[in-house]
Amino acid sequence: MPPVADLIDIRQLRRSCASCGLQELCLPAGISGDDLARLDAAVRDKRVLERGRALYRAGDAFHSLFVVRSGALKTFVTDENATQQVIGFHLPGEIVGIDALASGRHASQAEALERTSICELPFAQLEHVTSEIPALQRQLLRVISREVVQEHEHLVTMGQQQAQVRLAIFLKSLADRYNTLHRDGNHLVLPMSRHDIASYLGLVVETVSRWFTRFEDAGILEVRRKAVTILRPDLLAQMCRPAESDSGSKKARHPAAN
Amino acid sequence: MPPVADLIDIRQLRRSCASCGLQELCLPAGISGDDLARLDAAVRDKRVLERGRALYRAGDAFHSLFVVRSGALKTFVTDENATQQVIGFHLPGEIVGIDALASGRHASQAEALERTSICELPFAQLEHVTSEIPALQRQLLRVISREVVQEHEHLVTMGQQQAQVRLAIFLKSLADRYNTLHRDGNHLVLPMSRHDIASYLGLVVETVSRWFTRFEDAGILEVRRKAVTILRPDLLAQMCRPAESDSGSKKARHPAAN
DNA sequence: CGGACTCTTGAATGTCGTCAATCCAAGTGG
DNA sequence: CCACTTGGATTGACGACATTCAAGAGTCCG
Repeated sequence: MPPVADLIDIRQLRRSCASCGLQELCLPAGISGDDLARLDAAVRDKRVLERGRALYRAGDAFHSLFVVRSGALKTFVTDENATQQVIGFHLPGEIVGIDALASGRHASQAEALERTSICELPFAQLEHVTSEIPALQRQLLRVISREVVQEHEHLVTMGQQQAQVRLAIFLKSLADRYNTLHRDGNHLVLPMSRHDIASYLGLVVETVSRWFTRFEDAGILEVRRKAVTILRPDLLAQMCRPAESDSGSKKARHPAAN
Repeated sequence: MPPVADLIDIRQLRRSCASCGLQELCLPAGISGDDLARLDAAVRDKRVLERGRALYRAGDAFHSLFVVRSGALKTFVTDENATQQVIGFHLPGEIVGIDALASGRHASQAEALERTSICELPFAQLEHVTSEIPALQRQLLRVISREVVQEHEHLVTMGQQQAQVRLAIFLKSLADRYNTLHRDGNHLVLPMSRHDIASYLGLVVETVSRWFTRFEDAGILEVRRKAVTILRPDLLAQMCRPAESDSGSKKARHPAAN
């Protein structure tokens, strides 16, 4: 993405929710007039994170929820060997930090994958505003619910043991998310490294790399490092289901009981 | 678990949140007096589900959130081949149905693994009460956050490719949850089938079965079908970290960048 | 006592992880 | 401007471990 356009975007969007292009997808959806102004007052000054900078780290005290305004984040946990496990990638309009609400401390780390602009929602003020505006309370829960749904889908993906299916689902879901953001879902510029993708999918880099190549050989993708073009969305969608070993579609991996 | 004790439990707990043994772990935590009574009024008559009965199915319209009072649930999604993929197991005090908030329809199915008692929270009424009681609003978000944290942990487990580690983490986390419920975490009676465990962990039944046996051979567990006793919690905890192939603990699977 | 079911066990196959070498793009310094 | 470095990405050969397939043991329910 051209950095110039990005900068313009940030400038245009800086002022308020009312003038934000994400309005329909974000917390303000369905909120208007006075209520919107009150929500706006609860949103603290927007921040910009350079690539690689952390928004919060595991163990940090919880003060705020955050919404991605532009750019992209990854969230991950780090084990004792400094091995990181990516939990999620977060695009504009998505909320992060919910996992800290239970304990009052962040359990994971959130980090910018590229230059990323963030809206901070100090929780105390957010609570205050939501208690006054029932529609906002509902909308907050909806946005949280969206995250839960996405994590369920991720979980289902990880349940898939075939690597090509995991990668296909990953690409497809990324494309879908690009589409809802009114971007071209067939021309992806992946902000994350192959390592991040591998970690997110429970695979190793080499496997991810190999399947990118095979998808390219099959004419499904064109891959040039971070730039991935989906040439055959239909075939990609087909790869999202597990390959059946034998013809009779009878034996499944976890057949439903009763 | 002796069914008699269970029945007594249900009877004792039936009336209200105020008299419920889960008070500290559930929505009412930190709520008292009048406010508690108002919450109580929003909780619809408790239901009991027999083993195998669905609380809701994928596609059902969303009306309520549900809290497990006693027993256990599994939630799962079913693909076109009727293959089910277990997303989570839910013990007393845990909330289900959040994923339906975003779209207004349930994306998954929730089913009783044993005789299970449920509190239904009709969403319209819950919203009303939470908007009047800020502490309850916060508590609702906390309980939801707990679920998100659990799903993150599940995700990290699935990121682990060694089957024995996945199973060990599963057992350990179940034991921990039993402990917070003031049950004996070292004497588990698994309400779910081996199939369910396998699906939850992204493995096949045979693999799960084999590792149960090997854990038993190693003196870590005593396994008699559903009854699992943890003989050596220390060794089990040790199994929760990936086995290092070579001595130098340097090379990890997804080494942290920078 | 038999039938259906879940669970367990065994042997063979194949996929993905491991290890190692190479390639490529971008950045640095002479 | 070019040699050199650095880090990520790719490719190949090999081996381990989980899945697959198949059969048997144990349990539940009629």
